[in-house]
Amino acid sequence: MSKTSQPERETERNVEHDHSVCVQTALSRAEKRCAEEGERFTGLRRQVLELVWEEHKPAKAYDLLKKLSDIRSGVAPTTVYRTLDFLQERGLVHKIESLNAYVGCSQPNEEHSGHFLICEACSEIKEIENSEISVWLERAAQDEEFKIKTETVELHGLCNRCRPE
Amino acid sequence: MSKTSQPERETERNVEHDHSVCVQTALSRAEKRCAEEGERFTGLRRQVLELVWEEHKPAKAYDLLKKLSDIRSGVAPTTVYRTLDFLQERGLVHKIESLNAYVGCSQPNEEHSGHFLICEACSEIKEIENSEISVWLERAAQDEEFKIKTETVELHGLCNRCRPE
DNA sequence: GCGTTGTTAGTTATATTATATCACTCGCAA
DNA sequence: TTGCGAGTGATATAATATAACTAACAACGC
Repeated sequence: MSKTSQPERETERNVEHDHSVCVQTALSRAEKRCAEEGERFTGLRRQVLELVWEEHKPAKAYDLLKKLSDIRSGVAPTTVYRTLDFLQERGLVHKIESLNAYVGCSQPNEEHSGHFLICEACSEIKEIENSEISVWLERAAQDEEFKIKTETVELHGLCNRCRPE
Repeated sequence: MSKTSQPERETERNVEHDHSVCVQTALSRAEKRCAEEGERFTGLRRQVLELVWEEHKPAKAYDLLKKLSDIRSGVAPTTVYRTLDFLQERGLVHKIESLNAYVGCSQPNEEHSGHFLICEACSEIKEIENSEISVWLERAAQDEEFKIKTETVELHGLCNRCRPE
């Protein structure tokens, strides 16, 4: 069908995007982060993180539960939520509050609340990187003498591939 | 106890704040907005809006359900959610996604997604007004060629009265 | 007024999301 | 080798939200 020999799946996000790299990066970052903090990156934790990273789309807890059930036994809601909490605390996944769902964290750097662009057409989620958003928000909060601890910023709309010309 | 004759309740938010004004303003704005759109501001809708406006704090749907049950019969979850949806669509209340709760909208002006400061100590929620946040967010989204439709901005932390010196 | 129509609200059932609690296991160190 | 704690399994239940259908009622033209 295709003129070239490039594998179909590479068109999932865009032609430049080899998703296995995303997954591998995420996994090795997780391994490193856990080691640093003296935590164990167990089979369960790896499996859940891999499932979250299947796509750049929000993963619902109960969908993860179903998929996880296919690859191991004794999986209950607790299993999933507990593991997601663990990953979240270490900044390896983020919860998208407006969707009750989770995405892998794509920021290579330090502590941060995520800021997200969420396409309502294709569901893809992109984490805004290196932006000055936090600085601006701090400034706005300052006007009210408010001390920010965590930021929930979720922008819903249309991504560059889904928006009409 | 108190040196002056000022009613205790005025200390709820701050001494300058007469909350009945907030409620009255919200109700008459609602009435006006519904009239403009040819919608009916029914008893149920008024009651729910009043309950949401009891405090500048998030109101949970099932708490509203309980309170509403005390003042009318035949109240089910559907009743509350349906009414909250109605009020939300008209910009009269906002949902706080990170808390699964609702607050009255305090912006006198036009169409807007709310931006919120949420105190994790006293639970009070303040809607940021007239800020340039949307402009900045637009700009950040532009970099990704993303077209924003709705914004969820919920900043958790400590308000001016709860933050330590 | 009187019936037609659409909106609002009531009713019942169920789906989805999340937490609590206790028990068991396994790695590891004393 | 046993005792401890982290990790996981198992069971139950709480909290949040929607679906689908029915009844009541207001608005409007006649």
